[in-house]
Amino acid sequence: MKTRQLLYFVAVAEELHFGRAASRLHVAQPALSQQIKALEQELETRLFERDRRHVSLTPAGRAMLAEAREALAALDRVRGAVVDARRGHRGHLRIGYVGSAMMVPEILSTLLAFTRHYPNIRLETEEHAVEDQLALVSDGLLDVAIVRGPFADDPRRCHRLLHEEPLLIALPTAHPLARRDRVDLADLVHPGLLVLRDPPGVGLQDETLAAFSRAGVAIGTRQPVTNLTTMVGLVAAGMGVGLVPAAMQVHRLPGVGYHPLADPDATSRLALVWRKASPNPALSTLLGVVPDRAAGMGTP
Amino acid sequence: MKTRQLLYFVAVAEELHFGRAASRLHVAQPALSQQIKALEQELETRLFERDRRHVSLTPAGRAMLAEAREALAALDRVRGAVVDARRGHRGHLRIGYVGSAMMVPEILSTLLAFTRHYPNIRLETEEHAVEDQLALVSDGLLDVAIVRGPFADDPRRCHRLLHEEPLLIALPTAHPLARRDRVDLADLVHPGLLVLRDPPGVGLQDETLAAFSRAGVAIGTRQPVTNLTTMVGLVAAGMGVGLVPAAMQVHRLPGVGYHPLADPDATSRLALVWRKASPNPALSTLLGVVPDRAAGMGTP
DNA sequence: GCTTTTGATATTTTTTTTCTATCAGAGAGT
DNA sequence: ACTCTCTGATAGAAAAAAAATATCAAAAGC
Repeated sequence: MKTRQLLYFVAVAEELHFGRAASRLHVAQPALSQQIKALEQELETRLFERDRRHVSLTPAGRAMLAEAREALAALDRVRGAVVDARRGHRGHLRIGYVGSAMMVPEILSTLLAFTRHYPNIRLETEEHAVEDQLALVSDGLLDVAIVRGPFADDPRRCHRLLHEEPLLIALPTAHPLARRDRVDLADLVHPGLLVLRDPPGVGLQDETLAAFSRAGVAIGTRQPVTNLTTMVGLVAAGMGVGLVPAAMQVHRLPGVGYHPLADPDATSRLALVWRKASPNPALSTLLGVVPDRAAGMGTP
Repeated sequence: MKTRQLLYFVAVAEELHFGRAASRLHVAQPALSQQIKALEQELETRLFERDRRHVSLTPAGRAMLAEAREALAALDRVRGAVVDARRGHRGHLRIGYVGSAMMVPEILSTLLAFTRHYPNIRLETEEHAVEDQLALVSDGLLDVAIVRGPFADDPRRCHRLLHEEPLLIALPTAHPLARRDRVDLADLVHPGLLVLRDPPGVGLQDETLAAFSRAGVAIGTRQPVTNLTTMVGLVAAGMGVGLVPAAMQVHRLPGVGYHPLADPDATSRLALVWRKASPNPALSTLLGVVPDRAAGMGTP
């Protein structure tokens, strides 16, 4: 059963006249007669009743008509799916992210708007450490990654600043500095800074250490932790202090307070990273939606 | 976009290997390569990524796959619709009936069973007088008719007895005979019999008059009415008496009582009538479901 | 009785599809 | 590094399918 035959069948069923249907289809009438005949032979069923003067549908033809129209519509949808995919309005995107990105309202509302606007793009999200995400992006195993803090440049990757927010110091409520309005990093003389397990020069760990070094404070670090919620948990347990992005304030834990810093440059930045050579058009669609907060970012 | 190309595309997408897909489709590999190429050209989109050793779907190809499968399923449904229609399991039936048929539980449950069993056969029902239905059946404007009482034979038509039920006499409650257990037609000496507007020799009107003539009673008739509910209404209004099939008892009207007759042969019969030369396979399906209560019927 | 209308058929031409044979590039094994 | 194998692409011939042209046959209208 060929597409063409279905098209011809529907035309004849609608015109109930071979000649008119043929001219509508821009073919000669015998071609139409033959295709209908072939279709009837293949289905072993007469589809039209020809009584020398009028053409009418047989019961089988009538039953077929609705399904034939549906099948042609399905073929149109195939075409539509490809066009959509090419325009990046359909397909799927694998998105990696650092856990704390899912606490930033701007990021969440951008994602929400994207899924609302492009319901045919399926999102696969997975949480990874910054360094792992960069590798996955370079290898094409992730379409895009949301990472925090600085990272090494790579000719295979592009990036874009998503969001910048102040760093706060997470202190146990019992800590002597917890009653101050603003905390100077220089006041934190005792060792005990909790950091993430990022390699040197990458991610929030780097931003944290940079802030302390700017303040001229030498502070000892604890065993690195894998994510910020753990870090805040350890602060509550009195095992140290931690610098965290402001968005972490949504994570309210008894025994922990978040305090602003005197240093206005102590910020954390979220960036979107993607592979330059990605063949996925849905990626361009995403990039078209994500606001470009600043060009100047990149290497520390 | 040809059916064949969709089939090929799905095969390659499933195997991710042109050679294997080709042998699965029982074609040579170059034919497959060319068809895929043609498809990609028509859609102006690369569907497979060939990297000399492995074949993989592009994002567009992945988006297309689901729709392609759906389209192929739709084509199968076209085929299925025709097969169903040929076997009489799909299509539509135009059914005519006399109003009182829709009060007979046996008829109703047969119809219900039929629509349950063959949900893809759409029923169009329309009420007509017996004589009109016979003409519509002969002309092919009705597939089948449910008529009451005797009717003229016609070489173009077949029929089958559906149901036989006693005739009851509908009397005003104030009528002197209304207190009797059984009424003898001979007791109804006063004129005032209400009859349907059937031509002589056809339908309930004939059965009614036959019963009276068998009882040797000459009874005058009133202006004929078009249906039985009207007739019972007129009985309630004291405008006469009427012989009605037992099924009419479901129609309970204040001021009217239904009373059995002494004559055991005073019955009314419902028959199914259809055109011998009908091309509609759904008709055979219906006939296969409707029980054949008796062969001997037909002309009075 | 002739003309017109309409779909079917015959035959040729054109287009499409498939096949066989062959190529070219990339890994694997030696 | 060399050869072998695996894989999909390509070329050209052969086969199949589709379409066009010309013509026919039946029936309705004048």
